[in-house]
Amino acid sequence: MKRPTLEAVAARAGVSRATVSRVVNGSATVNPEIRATVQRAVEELGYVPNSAARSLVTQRTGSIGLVVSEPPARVFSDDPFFSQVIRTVSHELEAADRQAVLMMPSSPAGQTRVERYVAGGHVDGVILLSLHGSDPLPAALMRTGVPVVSHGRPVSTARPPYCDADNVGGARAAVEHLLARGRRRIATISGPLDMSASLDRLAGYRDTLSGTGRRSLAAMGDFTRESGAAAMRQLLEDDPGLDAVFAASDLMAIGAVYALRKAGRRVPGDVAVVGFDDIDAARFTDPPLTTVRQPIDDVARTIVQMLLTGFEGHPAPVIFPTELVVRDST
Amino acid sequence: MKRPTLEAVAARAGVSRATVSRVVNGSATVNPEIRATVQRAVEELGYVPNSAARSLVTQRTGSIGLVVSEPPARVFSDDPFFSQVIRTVSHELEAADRQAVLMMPSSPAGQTRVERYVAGGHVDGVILLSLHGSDPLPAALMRTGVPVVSHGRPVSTARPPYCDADNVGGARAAVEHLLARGRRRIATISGPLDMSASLDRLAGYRDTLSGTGRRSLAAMGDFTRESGAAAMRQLLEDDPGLDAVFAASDLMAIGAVYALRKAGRRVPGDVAVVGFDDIDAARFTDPPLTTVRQPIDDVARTIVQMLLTGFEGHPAPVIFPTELVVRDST
DNA sequence: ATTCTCTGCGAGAGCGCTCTCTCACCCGGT
DNA sequence: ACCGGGTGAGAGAGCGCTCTCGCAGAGAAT
Repeated sequence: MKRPTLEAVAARAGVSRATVSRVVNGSATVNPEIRATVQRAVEELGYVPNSAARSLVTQRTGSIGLVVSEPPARVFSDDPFFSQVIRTVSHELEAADRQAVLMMPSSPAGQTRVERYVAGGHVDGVILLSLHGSDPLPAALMRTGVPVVSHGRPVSTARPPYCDADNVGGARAAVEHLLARGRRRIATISGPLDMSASLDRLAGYRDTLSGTGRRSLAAMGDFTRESGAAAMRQLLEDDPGLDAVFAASDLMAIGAVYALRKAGRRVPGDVAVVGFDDIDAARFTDPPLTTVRQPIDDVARTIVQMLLTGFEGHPAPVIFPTELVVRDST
Repeated sequence: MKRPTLEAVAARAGVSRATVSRVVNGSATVNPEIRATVQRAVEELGYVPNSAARSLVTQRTGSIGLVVSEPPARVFSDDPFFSQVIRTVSHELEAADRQAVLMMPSSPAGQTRVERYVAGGHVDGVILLSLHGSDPLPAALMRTGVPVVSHGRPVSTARPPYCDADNVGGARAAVEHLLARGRRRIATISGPLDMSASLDRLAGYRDTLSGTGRRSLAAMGDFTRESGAAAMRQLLEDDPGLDAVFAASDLMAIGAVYALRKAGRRVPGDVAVVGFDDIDAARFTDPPLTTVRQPIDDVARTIVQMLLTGFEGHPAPVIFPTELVVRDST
């Protein structure tokens, strides 16, 4: 019942361990005949290298940590945006013959675990997702010496290399679109203010609006539908006369539409709504949602490549453009 | 820059490697004073055990594989149901001091990789998600000797232990609810017929309907919104007089509502719609969706526990009840 | 024929850890 | 004073692999 070892294969093929190792690892300097013999032995015994033994000596594991650092635990991680990032990263790693180790610490103790896990040499690199400003984890992980890249511009004191979408430009496009539609009183629902995506989208909104001399009106959510609805109610209370709202995520936009409907406002008749992300659900809402599409897959793929190509020093961030997708909510 | 080893800690504390190992692993038979000395040395050097070396000798890794076996790749894995399972499994594993290794093979080559990875001793156990009938992976994984459990009743030839929700009962409740509402012509949108969740929900629908002498009317989707919309169009064509539809997932129900709206039918006025899962989005649709709630977290937690407690032979499946949640779509 | 490369395989030393086995030592009982 | 039992620490043998060396043998150059 024990799994065969290199030794066993070597014995069967009548060669030394070293030669089997060479064959298994595709070394060039090995006689084709012997190679064939060894491969047959491997086949017959069903040999699979023991990864622990291998990484003990090579100091590499073939695994990449995917760290989702989300304090409130069940909030952001429910976002389809999120699953898509995880999916794409996972596929990209698969193509590179690496494994994704998913870590979603939900407590300080969990963070310590992650830190120890990474420091313990379990992964060759770390991808950080969903960074919050106060999060101590990025700095801790960078201190371990393991390569770290961030999905999205980091706001913490630690500044790992990163890739992101053009959040400022996307927000700008959204607001300009609303202005072009003749909307006068444009509010926004922002995400948590300790995340760069929120900050950048809010900045894009404010800049664009202030360029026209209009006042801004903001409420804060946490990227969930629930919070979008709550923020919308707040905004309606603050200014019942508003005629447009830019939500920093589609989920919050969906919540906003829900709240507007409950308040008896018509979308887009009374209030126009723009979201952000262009998740699948945006096409199926009533009305279908105008939104800012961000190239989720491009960013995710780039992150993986940055990590795998092994950067030197501090590579320049990569920023992908966003694109306004106009549907019926504006 | 090298990480300290057991040896280094031992030297610093003036003891042997064995003693440091005892302290690190919490053995009882060690002098409190020496223990303190060793712990101080560990602290000062920032020692973290090398996991490869450890698992080389213990034959255990502390990692659990989470295998999402989904041929069409981007379909099911977009379902919030899915992210929630992954999230809960991940948290439960974290609590048990294990890591989740996420594997989403998207090709036969990917499947082979997963197989080799598992056979290579990289994980102590495997959780299978989203099993399809023809999938050869479950059988292959079980052959490796690594413990395997399935989330959801398996339909493949391999029959690992599993935990699932009461899909038949849930479908039954949904249809009975529609009947009680006075609906006469009740259709269904099923999932892919090579998955047990689809089969069981379809069976529940058919049994309940045939008990009343009514004819069934089914169209098939693949659990996505898109497919739900397409199936709904099909159903309307097959029988324009239908007045209710039971969709085997909330996502498909959302697609169905979308298609009904486009076809000029009112929900629930003309057609009542029931979904399945009770994902967050179900509360925010227009109208909010009546649906069958399944205890996603309970199932996920149970799966992890089954795996960790180390079952002997073939434990009985665990089935959790479902619950109808009535909202405004019926 | 002799020396000199060069190629290809084997020997063997670890990688960092765990765990068994052994041994020193201390205590109480006789 | 002697001995048996128990307790706690050290020595050392691997776990399965990679990789550096060294060495044998073939071919080329002298």
